[in-house]
Amino acid sequence: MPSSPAPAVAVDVAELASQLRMGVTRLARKLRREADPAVTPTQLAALYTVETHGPITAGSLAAHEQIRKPTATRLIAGLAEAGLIDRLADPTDGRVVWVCLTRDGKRLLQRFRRRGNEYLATRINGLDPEDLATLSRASEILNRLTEDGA
Amino acid sequence: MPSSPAPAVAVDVAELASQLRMGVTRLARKLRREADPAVTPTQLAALYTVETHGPITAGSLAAHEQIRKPTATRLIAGLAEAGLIDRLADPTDGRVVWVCLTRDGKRLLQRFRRRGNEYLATRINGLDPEDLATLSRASEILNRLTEDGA
DNA sequence: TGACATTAGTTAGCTTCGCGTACTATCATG
DNA sequence: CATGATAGTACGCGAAGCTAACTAATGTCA
Repeated sequence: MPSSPAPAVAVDVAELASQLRMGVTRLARKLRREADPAVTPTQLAALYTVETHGPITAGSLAAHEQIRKPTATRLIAGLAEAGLIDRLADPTDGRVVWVCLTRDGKRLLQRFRRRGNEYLATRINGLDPEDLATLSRASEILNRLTEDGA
Repeated sequence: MPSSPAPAVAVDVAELASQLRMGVTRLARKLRREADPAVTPTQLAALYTVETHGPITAGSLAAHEQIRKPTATRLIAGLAEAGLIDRLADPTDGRVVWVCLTRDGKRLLQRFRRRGNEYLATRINGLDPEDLATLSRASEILNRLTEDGA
């Protein structure tokens, strides 16, 4: 019965952590290898963040992506060079840099969302509905886990 | 009812792929940052593979870990230098190298499995049982997804 | 048996993407 | 206006992937 609901059995947290770490580590590796050469997973995640959090400062982007500011600087530089984002100076505070999507950036995100031709979508498509539902809930948990503090 | 079973609603595969990619990318990043300095996530995953697949050749390890052979060579060199694995020459085929855990390697894995003090376990511990169950099933799917072919 | 292909692993060098430290420029405040 | 805080950048390092090219060992077969 694959759709087994909440278990009476307690989950072994340490074992789960090991399994999850291995799965995540390997999948991340795979994603990086299989990535569209035009845009890496890291860049893509950043683009999504810029999309959903509107114009955003470099520091704020770093916070959302859980990376350090120097890393954000370089990431932003790469995306700007690729013409996917724009950097705008703040008119009232000369220190801050606002980042927003360019037309090309938006187009790229839509393309990625629309065509399911990327590695992961293809791979996922072979799963049965139960597994899809599980992954869906799991990715929500993952994002919650990584998004909020610490 | 959080333990909702199989959904009547079809999952949007492309959207799921995006979400999952983001979650996995970010979590992998976090894991790498938070890792026990003694052993990186990559090394840990390799150790688990060596543990479960007995003595294993370098090439076979590469296949399991989904990395290229040169990467495996370096990974193995690092683990051997740390005293966690041994390299043994094959008596009948002078080309192959067999890799197996040392006593220290086994001990390290047990330590990791036993103490739930690592970042991920701690983080996970705050979740409710439903979420744990979901993650448990999801990590199984992830490992299946990354383990078998391509 | 000797030439050639195949296979296992390594070496060398490149790239991406994290980090920390140290710096500049700007702003806020006494 | 001096001093401190804040936003972003420059620079250099290290981990961990990759490809290409190599060596050594094995297998094949005319």
